[in-house]
Amino acid sequence: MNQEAAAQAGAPRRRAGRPRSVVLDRDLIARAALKLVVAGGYSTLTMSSVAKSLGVSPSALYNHVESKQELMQWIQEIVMDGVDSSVFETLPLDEALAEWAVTYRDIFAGHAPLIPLIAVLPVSGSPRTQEMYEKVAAGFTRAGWKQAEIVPAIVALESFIFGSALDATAPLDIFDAGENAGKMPSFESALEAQRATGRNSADTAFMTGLRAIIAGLMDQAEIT
Amino acid sequence: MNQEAAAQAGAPRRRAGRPRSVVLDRDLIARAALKLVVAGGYSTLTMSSVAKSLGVSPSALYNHVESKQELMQWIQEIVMDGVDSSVFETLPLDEALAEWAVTYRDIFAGHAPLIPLIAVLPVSGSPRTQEMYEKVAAGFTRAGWKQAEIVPAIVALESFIFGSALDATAPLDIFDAGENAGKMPSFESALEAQRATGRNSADTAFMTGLRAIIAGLMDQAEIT
DNA sequence: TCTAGTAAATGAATGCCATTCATTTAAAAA
DNA sequence: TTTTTAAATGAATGGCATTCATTTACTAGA
Repeated sequence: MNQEAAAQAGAPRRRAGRPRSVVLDRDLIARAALKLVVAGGYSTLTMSSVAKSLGVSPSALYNHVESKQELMQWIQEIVMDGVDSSVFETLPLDEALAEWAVTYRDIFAGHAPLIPLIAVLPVSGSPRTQEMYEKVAAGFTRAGWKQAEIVPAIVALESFIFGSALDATAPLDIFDAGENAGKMPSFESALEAQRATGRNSADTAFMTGLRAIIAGLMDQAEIT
Repeated sequence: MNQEAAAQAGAPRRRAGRPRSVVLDRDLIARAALKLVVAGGYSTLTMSSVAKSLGVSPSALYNHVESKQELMQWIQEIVMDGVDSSVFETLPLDEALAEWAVTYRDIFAGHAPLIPLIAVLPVSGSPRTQEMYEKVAAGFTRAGWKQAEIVPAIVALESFIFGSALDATAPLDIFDAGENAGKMPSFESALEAQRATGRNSADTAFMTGLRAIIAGLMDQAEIT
């Protein structure tokens, strides 16, 4: 977690022109939006719904936020704040990566619509994300990794995490053959065997892949 | 590739009521939509634009397609048809996985908006996808993998592929520190070292991660 | 204390979108 | 020839993000 960066953009000078209800600011808007998302999912997040939840007209929001896309970035920052990157200071790299990845994926599984956004957005807009990268990179450096190999390793892990977060939102019966039952014998029998283990498919896949990618990266790394 | 499944849903009986211009059908609509996407990206894909490109009114489309979402699934099927899964019949599993993953990711990098859709959609709606899974699963089976470990391995790989496809669409300067230059020394120096190699960051990360996850999976597998 | 300036709110547009529906058309079946 | 019916039309509908002219009331300066 990370709270110290809360009062980021200078004190919000009181200058309202309609004191009824609230004086809006970035933080209020972002938190109201996140609340709506948590309560009803991203499909319920509209500029109108945010405005309503703040007792304000939709157009009022635009005095504080450029666009809905920017609002989504604000939400992303708050969500990203929930990812624990402190483990890199206490655990060996491979264990730290595993813990970090698990919380990262768990948190974004609840915020899948943010993922296509994050994957493409400049990190300069998100100080929390930057702090996270710094801690992760420091972990790699401390473990003696060659500088040029650090960023690719982080990006690869993040890609796996984002992909897995998307996958975590899939319905359980996503692989059911439907019409074509019997036409994919190998896959269907593999699926049946997996199901017989009683384990959640998405979680098992994530842990399997995570162990594999971490082990593989550690193996390939040229430690200086 | 795979063309044989083209005439999927029975012959399109001629029954038109407005022969001017075209008689619509699933294939025509899907291809027109894909053409628009290739030409101008997903932001240009609207029901109106598809209708216009077919010389037809928007409402006409709804005699053939349930929703825009369904149209996107049709596009996804065509795109998926470009993924080459035949390698599993000729190459050892690890090499086949690598080739398959590379084409899979390359193709979907150009269709990022489909990814959140696919990740969540029942495969029963997409025979091409089912065929792909069958071939991949058969590859694992042939290599002697324990049944229950096959699906998790496939899902993990696919998660990595989708995440990497999203990442491939990111701008090159996505990691630039901006305002906070100097506040993330470890990360910035790692980034600089990566850049000095002259290699594309997304591609390097993908190949690094891919080798790692494949090697890691092979290592963990209990071969019967 | 008065006045001017201004950030912030309002609500009425605007324009784009997917989607629906009553109606019409013309090909196929009888 | 008549009937049936899939497929097309174009005019709604409703939801959405976003813009804008206007108003409000706090703050700063005289």
